[in-house]
Amino acid sequence: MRYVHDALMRRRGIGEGNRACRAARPNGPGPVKTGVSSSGLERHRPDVALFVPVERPPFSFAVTARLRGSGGRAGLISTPHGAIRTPAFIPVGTAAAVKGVTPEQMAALGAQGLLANAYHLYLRPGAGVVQAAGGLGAFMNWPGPTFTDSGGFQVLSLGAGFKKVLAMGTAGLADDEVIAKRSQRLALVDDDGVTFRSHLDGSTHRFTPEVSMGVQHQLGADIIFAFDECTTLMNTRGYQEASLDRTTAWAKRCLAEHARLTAAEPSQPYQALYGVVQGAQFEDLRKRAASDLVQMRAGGQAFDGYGIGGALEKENLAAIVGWVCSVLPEAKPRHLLGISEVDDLFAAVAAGADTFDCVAPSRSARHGAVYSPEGRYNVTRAIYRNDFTPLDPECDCYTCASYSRAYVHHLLRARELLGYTLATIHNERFIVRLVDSMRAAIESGGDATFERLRDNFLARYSGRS
RNA sequence: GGCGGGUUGCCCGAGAGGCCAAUGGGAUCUGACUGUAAAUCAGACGCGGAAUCGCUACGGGAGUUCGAAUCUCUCACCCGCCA
Repeated sequence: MRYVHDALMRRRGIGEGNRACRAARPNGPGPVKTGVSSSGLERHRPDVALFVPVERPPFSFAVTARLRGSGGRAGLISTPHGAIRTPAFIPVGTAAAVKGVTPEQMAALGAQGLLANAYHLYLRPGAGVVQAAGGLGAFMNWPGPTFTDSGGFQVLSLGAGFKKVLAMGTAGLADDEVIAKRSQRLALVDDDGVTFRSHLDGSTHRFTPEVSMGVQHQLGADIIFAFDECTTLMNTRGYQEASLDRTTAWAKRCLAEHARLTAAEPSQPYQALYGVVQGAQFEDLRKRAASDLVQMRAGGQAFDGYGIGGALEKENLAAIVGWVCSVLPEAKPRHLLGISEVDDLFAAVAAGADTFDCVAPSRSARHGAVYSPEGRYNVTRAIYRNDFTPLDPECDCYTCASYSRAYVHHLLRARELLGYTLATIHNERFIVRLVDSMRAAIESGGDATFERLRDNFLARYSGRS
């Protein structure tokens, strides 16, 4: 039996935009006060008494405003654990935690949802543990909407991309410089699924579409993704075609398994399944992939939304998202996987993407890279040793309200855990707020407002103002 | 007083005649990071703007040798053990 943290949700206002955060700093610096932290800190573990049984609420999505000159839109996703106003950035907590930051802090900085990873949680602590805890949200004390990635990214990061830098912009390198030898990979793909060797203990594990769906159903996130093969842009066209065929076939199996599991668990909150569009940088492949997923049915069910995946480059990101969104139905949400750089977000929102997730804000923060309206900079640089201004003087986050660059610089250099926390809070807030501002622009002013926001923001961010 | 060990670049610490401007850590400086094998990784790190070049360097000084951080003598300081 599973319950929704209904009372908690209402109390904290999670899942309904970022009210908590906007209320966080009425006037300048000072301790952040929110209704969230005060109530949240009273509980250290799931408080079962607060849970109330609910009927299985439907998953839904509605477009609330559109840009005329592009595919950009604003909307509202409703899940059993609350709503998400889109466009929205969904921070990543791979192992059921945003590294170094509590759920209360994530709520306070305006996160509307969190994304975890099925493969990582399957390996540790095991999907059964999360299920026994009452699902991902209950396990990590996050009452709002949750997502899980399928493990498809690990097909790349532990497979062809193992130990390689697969970040965007590696297109000029030879294949063998970028794609790991088969013998050294921890993930090997075949048409039926993927054999992983655990990065934790070397043990062998088999992921198939059915396994991924089973794991994700145990984890119980509100939005789950079909198991796909994430490819690199280095692969040949021939490989991309074969891979896409595989991903499409897997999508169908995911849909069927998801329908079966959903029917078998009528008392559970409904989990929305997103199909993932691959096809690399090829227009025909991306459009065909999207079209196939849109038409796909299994067990009387279609996908509830769509993910857009793959290693995208800045140069082709807008085009790829545009091609895909031109084929996808207006009435269903689109999630762009793994993207959060400022210019990429503007491009993708304009092209029609609704939600985003990315590890960059948290990982970069831990490595000292901090976002500001003037661009990204490294606080660990020597020039910040005596800089007592906030990380970003215009930011409304907890960190910027009370701490200086010099302090965060010191903490990071001293490897004090608090440094990771403070820097991550700021970076996550910066990106969440950026995407929120895009939504506000679309909702309030339409094309002109959105474009003005974009042009001004990017000019300043990239130092061209 | 006797015997033994030691002194290496900002710090720790390898090196026992040429391949040594000197392994490796740390510190320092800089950069990267897009569905997290990531509190990680990469580069720089004696001076000369760079150099297959020059200079200065392995406690000080003097030697041996074609050639010394490495061998000898000596001085200084440090650390043991015995008195």
